[in-house]
This record gives sequence, structure tokens and C-alpha cells, in this order.
Amino acid sequence: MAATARRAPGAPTTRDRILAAAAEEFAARGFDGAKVDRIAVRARVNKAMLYYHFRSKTALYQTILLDRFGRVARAVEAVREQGGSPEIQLRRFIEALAGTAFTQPQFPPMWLREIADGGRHLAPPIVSEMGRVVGTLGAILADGHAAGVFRQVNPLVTQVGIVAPLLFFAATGPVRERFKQLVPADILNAQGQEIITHVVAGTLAAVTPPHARPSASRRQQS
Amino acid sequence: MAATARRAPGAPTTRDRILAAAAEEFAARGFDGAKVDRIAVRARVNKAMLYYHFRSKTALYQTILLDRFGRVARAVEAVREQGGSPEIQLRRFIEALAGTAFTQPQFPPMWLREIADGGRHLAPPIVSEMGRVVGTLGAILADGHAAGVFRQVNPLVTQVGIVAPLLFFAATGPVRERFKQLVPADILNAQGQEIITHVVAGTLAAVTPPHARPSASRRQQS
DNA sequence: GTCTATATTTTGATAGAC
DNA sequence: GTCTATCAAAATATAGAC
Repeated sequence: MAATARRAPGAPTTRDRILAAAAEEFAARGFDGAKVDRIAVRARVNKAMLYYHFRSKTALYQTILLDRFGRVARAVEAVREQGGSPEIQLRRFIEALAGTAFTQPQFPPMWLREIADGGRHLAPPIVSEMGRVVGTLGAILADGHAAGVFRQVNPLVTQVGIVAPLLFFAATGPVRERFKQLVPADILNAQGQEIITHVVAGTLAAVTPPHARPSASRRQQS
Repeated sequence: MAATARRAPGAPTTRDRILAAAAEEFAARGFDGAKVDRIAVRARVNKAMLYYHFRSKTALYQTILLDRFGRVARAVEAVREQGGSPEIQLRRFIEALAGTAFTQPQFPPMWLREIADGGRHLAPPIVSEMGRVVGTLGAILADGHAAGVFRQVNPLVTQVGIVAPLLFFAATGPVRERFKQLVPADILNAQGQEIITHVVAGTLAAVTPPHARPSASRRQQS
């Protein structure tokens, strides 16, 4: 044991500090823009320590990606296990995705970058986690179609219609902050809830078959 | 004159070749991932030539960004000049954006990356071009609201709901191609038209006030 | 306008002591 | 597990001839 500084109980381990610092750096700068030196400084360790815990910059990056996509996958699968009508599940699916996007700020930019990169860093286990997300939505849509409440839609198109606005909105937080003086404040102050409402409304409208559109009982005029 | 190779009439200039090569490299790898050497090779010039035409890697990147955002801005402003009802203009706005995204494949990944980067490379003139896009949509929405056919919506939220899915879908082309063996072919074969239809339907539903929802004349049952 | 050769800095990664 | 010192490759940029 000797003179080694002992970690306080409950305090994050060195490995955890590295992971946290790396997530911020990768999210803010992307894989190529992220610098190992900066990650080490942020984590208050030296580079050698970082390479003791992770084989390479790539391995570190993929560890984080896998963790984050795993969380999303678990979040949406929990929605399905919770049951309920297809409409309810679809709504909760969107909310779960939004929840992840807003509570884990590093995730949206990372996802956007991976898309732009053509999946260059997406190792098979990570792709598998993404598949669980799309698969969950596909199952909800299939249920709805079988029950006659959804028309037959392409799950990929629906998925994009849901995920893209949420990621985009969450990721543009910093940009909106940066250019706030150029745009009327009330417009910029759009809250997360507004985009969720928008996506829910848009998605439901796109998957609802014509014969199930809003009924006359809700209409006010001819 | 001497022994200098003369450019064939109509053939792209050296500068143009550099710009084209750089656009591909930046789109595929991002600013930090893009390498000046690779751009030079792709453009069939040497590095010194590249630095003769452009002050720096950053200057080259921003030249391309400004050009691309300028094209989008002109495309959507043309929609507005064309006139028509707010609904028509909104639809054409979406189609114009989609057209740009699909015909200029480098643009969607570049836009996604800039979002993820928090606008680190967005010089004021580029921001100004983006403003023209949002401004155009804002005007269409305001017209519609004044005419009573749209409810009052946050233009930024609507903008995100339109732009994000289109960019995302266009940018995921390569990823979908890459993992085509993991997903049923018919799902992957979603065409651009499907996402446009989805976005149009979703957006119109989100901006349409309750009293103007699909009328009973279109409904088939109680 | 174009090329070769090179300067300079940054960066991912490691050796080896403690 | 942790640190100092350092290597080797890569990458941006430029000098200077033609």
C-alpha cells in the first residue's frame, strides 16, 4: 500500500474519470479532433495512465460508444416491456429516446458524427446495440399494423423521423447558445418539451391510417 | 506560355479540382479528419499548389461551407419567390431542402458535423446564409398563421423537424449501404421519396390547427 | 501557376523507474 | 497503479527553383 494516494470511498475511479473526460472530448471534437493529451489533462491523469487502462484511442472511443448505445437500447426496450397500446408505446419510445438525448449531452453529437463518418468506428457490438433500438421500434409498428391502428410504414423512415429531430435539437443546444444574439430570444428558448410534442404529433400523423384520422367529434366547424 | 500544360476549354480549373476534392474529403472525414495531403492527391495537385490557392486548411473549408449553405439558401428563397399558398410553399420548401441534400451528397454530413462541433467553423457569413434558410421558413409559417391555416409554432422547432430527418436520411446512405447484410433489404431500400412524404405529412400535421384537420369528406367510417 | 524538398509542430504511443 | 521522459510518425505549412 505504501504512499499511494488512496481513493476516497464512492469517489470515481481513475478509469471512470478517464471515461468521463474522454466522453466530453469526443463529443465536443469528434474522434479525430479529440486529443489524447487533452483527455488526460481533463481526467487529471497522465497519458501513460490512460494507455494503462485502454489499449488505444480507438479502444477508448469504442468503449464509450458501446456504453452509450447500450443505454439507449435498454431505455427503449424497457418501454416495450412496460406494455400498453401501440400508440402509447410509440409515444413512450419517443420520450425514452428524448430522455436519453437530453440527459446525456455527449450522446447526440457522438451519434451525429458517427452518421457523418459512415459508421467508420462502429464495431459489430455497437451496431448490435443500434439494432436493438430499430428492432424495438419495428416491433411497435408491426403491433400497431396488426391491430389496424397503424398503416404499414417503413420502420427506417419512421426511425429517422423520430431520432433525427431529437438528436439534432439536443445537439444544437450549444450552437443556439452561441448565436443567441442573432435570433429573437423567444424563438431560441424552445424547450425540449416542444420538440418532443412536435415529433410525437408528426410521427403519429405519419403512421395513422386515413380511416383513423381525428374524428368528427373533435372538429369545431365544417 | 512555354511548356505549361494548357487547360482544355470547359475543363475544371485547378482551383475547382481542389474545391471538389476538398469537399469530398471534408464530408467524409470532417475538418480534423481531413488531411491536406489526401485532398492534394485527390485533386491531382501538390500541396504547395493547394496553399497557393487557399491560405490555409481552414480557409479552404470555410470557402466550401459558404458555397454549400449559399446554395441551400438560394434554393429555398426561390420557393418563396415562386409564391403560392402557405401549404404549397411549405411543401416546396421541404422539397427544395431535400433536393439539395440528395443532389449534393457532401452537404448533409458537413451540416451534421458542424452541428456536432457547436459551430466552431461557422464564420459570420456562413451563419448569415443559414439565417436566410430559417428566415424563409419563418416567413412561410407567419404567412400561414396570418391566413389562419397554420397554428402558431416555433419556427426553430419546425425547422429542426424538417431539416434533421432529411439530412439524417441522406447522410445515412453510406451507413445503410455498409450494413446492408444485417437488415432486411426491403427496409433498407427506402427511397428518398419516402422520407420526403413522411416529413411533409408530419410537418403539415404539426402546424395545422385542430379546426382545419382532415375533413369528414375524406373519412371512410365513423 | 506549378513542382521538389524541407522545416516545424503536433500527436499517438511506449519504455522503464517507483 | 502511477509517473517522467522520449520516440516515431503524421500533418500543416513554406522556401525557392522553374
